[in-house]
Amino acid sequence: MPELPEVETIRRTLIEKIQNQTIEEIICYHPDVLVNPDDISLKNWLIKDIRRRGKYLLFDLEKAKLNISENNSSENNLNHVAKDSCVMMVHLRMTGKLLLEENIVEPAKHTHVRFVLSNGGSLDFNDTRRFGRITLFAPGHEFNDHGFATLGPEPLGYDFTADHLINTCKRYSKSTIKGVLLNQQAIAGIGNIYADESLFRAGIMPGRKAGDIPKTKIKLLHQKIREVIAEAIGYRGTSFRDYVDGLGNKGFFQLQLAVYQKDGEPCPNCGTTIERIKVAGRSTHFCPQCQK
DNA sequence: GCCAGCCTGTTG
DNA sequence: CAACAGGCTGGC
Repeated sequence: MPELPEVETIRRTLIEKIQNQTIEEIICYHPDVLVNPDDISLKNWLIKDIRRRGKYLLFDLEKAKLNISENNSSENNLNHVAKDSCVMMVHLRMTGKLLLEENIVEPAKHTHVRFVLSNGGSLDFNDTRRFGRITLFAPGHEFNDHGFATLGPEPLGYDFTADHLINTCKRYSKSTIKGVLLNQQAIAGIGNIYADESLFRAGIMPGRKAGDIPKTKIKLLHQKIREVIAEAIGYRGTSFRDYVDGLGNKGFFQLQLAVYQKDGEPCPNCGTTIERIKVAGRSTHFCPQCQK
């Protein structure tokens, strides 16, 4: 479901509400979803920060100071090495959501993990298709994850330059340009919506080989990628199907889409009918007149 | 590189 | 009923 602008919007809505809140307990209703290779404790974690990289969210957690009156004997077991911090990595994939609840309510149908918060509410991880994952890492171990470790530059970061995109197109010269944009090792955070919209704004056919595109066009594409991603964050993401942020609110960038899911409709530029084809295994929308 | 597979739900 | 859905992985 969510691409970079949606994940960033979720991060912003959550950090405002739950920074410095304590996760009293992590309850897992579906064992596949919560990955805990270091066998980290599921109780009493203070949320210090929430970061984003590509489509990943990283929660920086610190062991919360416990009240002496609380029954925490299992935590004091000498055979259990207490860890005083950890990183929780969340990937929402297609249908994952992180939803704040003000009170403890009956878990929704596809709620697989619940974070019980010290404010009396909860943060629920809900994911219809169950592709999403939550992974707990001991301090400094977040780079154990291959997908995370091999991410390309952030589209809005200083290291994503036009030259970088030119070199990336050389490296993946035999791939389609859309395939390059969807490759998280090439650039982090772009998905099907923003790939189609960036290529439309740059006037490039999605099925073109990356190696055949002139430098001036790649420079334009670099600029359009940054433009589209920044605009979409401003609009709080795209709610095409069922995306909502951490508070259950929709985004508005669907109102700005030029080609994504617009097949059969006129191009906003020239009026030519938008077409839909398959590129890089994904449905792809473009204007046959504006994109060459 | 490409593409089936991972899952469930919705749409045609 | 089949096709498709905002993503990623691993096996050819």
